[in-house]
Amino acid sequence: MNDFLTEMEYVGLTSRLKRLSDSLLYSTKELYKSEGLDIEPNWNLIFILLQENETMTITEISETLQFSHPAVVKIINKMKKNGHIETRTDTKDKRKQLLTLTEKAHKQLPVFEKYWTAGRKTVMDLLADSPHFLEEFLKIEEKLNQSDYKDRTLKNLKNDEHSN
Amino acid sequence: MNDFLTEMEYVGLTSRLKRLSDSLLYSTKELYKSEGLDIEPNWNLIFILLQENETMTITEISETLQFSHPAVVKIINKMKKNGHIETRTDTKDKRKQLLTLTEKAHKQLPVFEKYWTAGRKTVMDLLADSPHFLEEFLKIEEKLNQSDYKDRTLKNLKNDEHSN
DNA sequence: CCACATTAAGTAACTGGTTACGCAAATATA
DNA sequence: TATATTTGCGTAACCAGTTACTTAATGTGG
Repeated sequence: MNDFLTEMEYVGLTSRLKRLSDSLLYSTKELYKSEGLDIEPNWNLIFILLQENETMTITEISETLQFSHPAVVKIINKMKKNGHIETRTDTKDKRKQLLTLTEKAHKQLPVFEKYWTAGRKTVMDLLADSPHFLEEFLKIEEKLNQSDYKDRTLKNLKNDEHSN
Repeated sequence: MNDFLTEMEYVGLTSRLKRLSDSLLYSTKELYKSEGLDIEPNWNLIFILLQENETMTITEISETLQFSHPAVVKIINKMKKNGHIETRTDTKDKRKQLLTLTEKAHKQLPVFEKYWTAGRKTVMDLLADSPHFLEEFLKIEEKLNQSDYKDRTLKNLKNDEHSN
C-alpha cells in the first residue's frame, strides 16, 4: 500500500480520519443517487429518532446526536423539502418546533430500511478483522470529551518548556 | 456517557468518524489561532513533504496524500498567500508548477515544529490505551481501498435479495 | 507531421459540517 | 410587575473537502 499518511503514524492520523470519513460520506451519497433514492447520509439517524419518539425538537435532536443545532436545522429543512418531515409549533412554548415523520416517510421506510440494513452489514464486514476497534474508538472519544485536542496540546507544550 | 451514536453501534460509526474528525480539525484551528500562529491544519504535511523533496508538483502531492488535486491547489494557494511557498513553472514541462518552501518558511519552521511535536504527543496520548487502533484502522482503510462502501453495500443488497 | 489522447493544474459549484450573531419567547429575579 | 437572563431556532459567513469542467501543454500513432 505504501501510504504516506500511514507512514507518518501519529502525525497522519487526523488526516486519515478525515479521509476515511469523507470517503464513506461520498460513497453513501453516490449509492443513494445511483439507486434513485431520495435520501441522504445521516437521515437514517433522524428517521430512527422520530420513530422512537414520535415528536422531537431541533434542540433535542442536536443534543442527542451531538451535532451543532444549525447542522440539524439544515438536515431537517432538506427532509421537509423532500416531504419526509412536517413541523408544527408547540402550543405551550411557541419557540419550539415539533418535528414528526410524514405519511410519505412512513410509507417509504421499508425501502429505505433495506439499504440501511445493507449499509450496516457493510460496516460489520469492515470491522470484522478489527475486534477492538469500536471499544478503542470509544476510548479516544471519551478522552477528547474530557479535554480536547487544543487543551491537551497546549499542556504538552507547557510541560515540554518546563523540562528544558 | 450514554451517546446515542455509540448505542447505534455499526449504524452510528460513520457519523462518529465525521464528528471526531471535525472536532480534531476545529480544535487544531483554534489552537493555532489562539497562539497567533499563521498556519492551518494539514500544512505540516506539506512542510514535511517539501523538506524531504525540495520541489514537488501539485499532482505529486495530491497522489502522495491521496487528496483530490483541487484540495491541494487550495492548500497551496493559502500557503503561497502566507509566503510559505513559492512556485515556478517547470522549464521542461510548462504545465507543471514546481513548489518550494520559501526562506520565511524555513525560518519559521522551528517554531511550528514545537507545536507539531506537541500535537503528535497529544495523538500518542489519545491512543495510549488503544494499542490495536492504528493497526485495525489500517485494515479498514485497506478493505475500503479494495472495494468501497457503495460497492460493498450494493453487493450486500443483492445477496440479501437472493436469499429470500 | 498532424490529429487525437492524455496529463497538469486551475475554476466553479456543491456538501456537510462549524462558529457567531440575532430575535422572539419563556423564565428568573429584583 | 418590570427587567434581566436564558432558551430555541433561524441565518450568515466560513471551512475543508469533493466532483465536474476547462484550458493548455505534452505525448503518441497512422
